[in-house]
Amino acid sequence: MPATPSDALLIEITNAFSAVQRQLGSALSIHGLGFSEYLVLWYLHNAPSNKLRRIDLADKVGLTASGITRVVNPMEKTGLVDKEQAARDARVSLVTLTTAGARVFDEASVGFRGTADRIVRQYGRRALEALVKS
Amino acid sequence: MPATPSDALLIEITNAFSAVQRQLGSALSIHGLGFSEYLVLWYLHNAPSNKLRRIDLADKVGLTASGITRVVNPMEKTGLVDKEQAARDARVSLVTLTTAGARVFDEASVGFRGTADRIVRQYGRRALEALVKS
DNA sequence: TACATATACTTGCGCAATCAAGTTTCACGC
DNA sequence: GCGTGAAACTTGATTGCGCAAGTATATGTA
Repeated sequence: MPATPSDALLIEITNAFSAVQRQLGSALSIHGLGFSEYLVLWYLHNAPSNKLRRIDLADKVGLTASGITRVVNPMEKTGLVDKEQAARDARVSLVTLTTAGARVFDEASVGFRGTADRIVRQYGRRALEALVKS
Repeated sequence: MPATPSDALLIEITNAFSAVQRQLGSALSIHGLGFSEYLVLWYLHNAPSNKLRRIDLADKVGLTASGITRVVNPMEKTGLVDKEQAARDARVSLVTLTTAGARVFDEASVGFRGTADRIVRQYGRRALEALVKS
């Protein structure tokens, strides 16, 4: 039996993954968060001092520097994060998690984790972990 | 050692997948195709009579009906696909693959398959196939 | 010290896709 | 045949980014 061609395989996986993104996204939309916004909160939550340079945030979240600017600025206006300037380098502006941001993250992460658990059960933890191992 | 929490696991996979999408996308951009446009050609290529209703196309490609309209209309203007109206239902408009569209697809699919092969090798065919099996 | 190059970020423009609302056509109960 | 609800689209407004180009600061080199 011939193996599934790579292109068909990847297209199927692409589909599955779009569904995953939609599910995670709609778990967040209840709290008024986009996926990238949630990721920003997530990485800040897991960062030392809840503080990251915009560029590092961009890298982690998978956006460009420009993209991070556009995601973070509105979050700053709604008080989820704060801007802070770096001590020794006037180019960088740090993004910090506010207490309001931490609260929203906590609330949203309940639903997010629930959805994530469901998805992991659906595809099988081992199968998913095998992907990141490489 | 505790298993990776589901949320962290899915976030890692999300990242990996964004990279995959970028690679596939850039393999296509050489031929002036977006990812969704390629998918449209792909599904038409694999459809009986190379013909699909816009709604079914939307479903397969993973877009809304509106999204398909916006993807397909330009493709029609550049001659990759054609519009054709259904025999018994005046609501539906079929999308068909033109010979020009088939040629562009053939050209683009060389690069696409090459990139897909690389990605499948990188993550391991078995690991990827395990995902779609469920 | 001065200049070149690189880094961190922002901004204008544009594209891809969504949602909500509208139009046509169809199917079904009466 | 005649409404009523659903299906198959299209369109206007909006969102979420990217790219290219610009600004400001830092670093390394002569």
